[in-house]
Amino acid sequence: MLDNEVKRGSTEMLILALVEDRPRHGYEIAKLIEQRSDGVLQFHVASLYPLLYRLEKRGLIKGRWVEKAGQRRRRFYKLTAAGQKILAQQRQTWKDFFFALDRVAGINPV
Amino acid sequence: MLDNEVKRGSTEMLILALVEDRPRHGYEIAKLIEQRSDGVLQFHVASLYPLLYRLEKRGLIKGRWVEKAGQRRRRFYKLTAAGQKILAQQRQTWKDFFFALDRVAGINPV
DNA sequence: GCGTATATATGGCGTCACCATATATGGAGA
DNA sequence: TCTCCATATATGGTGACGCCATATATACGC
Repeated sequence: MLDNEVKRGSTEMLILALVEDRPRHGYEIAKLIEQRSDGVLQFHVASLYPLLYRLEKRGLIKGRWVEKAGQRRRRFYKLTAAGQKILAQQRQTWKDFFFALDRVAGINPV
Repeated sequence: MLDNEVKRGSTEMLILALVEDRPRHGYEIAKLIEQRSDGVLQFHVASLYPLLYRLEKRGLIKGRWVEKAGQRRRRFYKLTAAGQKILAQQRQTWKDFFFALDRVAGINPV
């Protein structure tokens, strides 16, 4: 796995991106990040849930408890309009960041 | 400028990359990062100097005081063999990170 | 009965980039 | 001459976030 500091600050965008298409609950988000990144990205639930609360508090996602028989209650989050805006910004920010990093440090010497 | 958290952890690689070709002093490194990234990346001396000390303590760079008449003393750092190794690793790490981030969050939708 | 996967929750810790502030010198301009 | 700015290094305190540890609770397979 990556060094802690490297991925710091990326989790927010990851979550927003994963709830873009449809509502998802915390545990599912964590698993998806790990799967889709082939294990390169993964992070602990102890970081995940507090971040979900922060994102909801900021109005970027909206949570809803769903209870089903024979299942533990789960909280599904969906992206808000404000969240969609921020997500677009974050994608651009990370793009800019990567290009800048490449210009200075040459991370992509093809 | 970028959000704080986004660039966290990238400074180490930036510094190592900038002292790869020739020894440079702290102030020069800070200016170069800002210039070469077109202002996208910049960071404060209050982060720079402590990081330089940490890198030297870890044996990745080696500093040397240079005093010239009519100039404030400057400490020039050069990359060590160990530093070169770590730099190569970091470049790979960041590359992997970007690709993973793109797979999960789609930062590079061409 | 026991372990594992699922699912959410939270107190405390460590790291690092920031702010503010400090010291010190040279050159440009009023 | 006096002030301001660029140069150049140094450090105490703060804040954000990802981690570890721990807690609770249910379903399923062995």
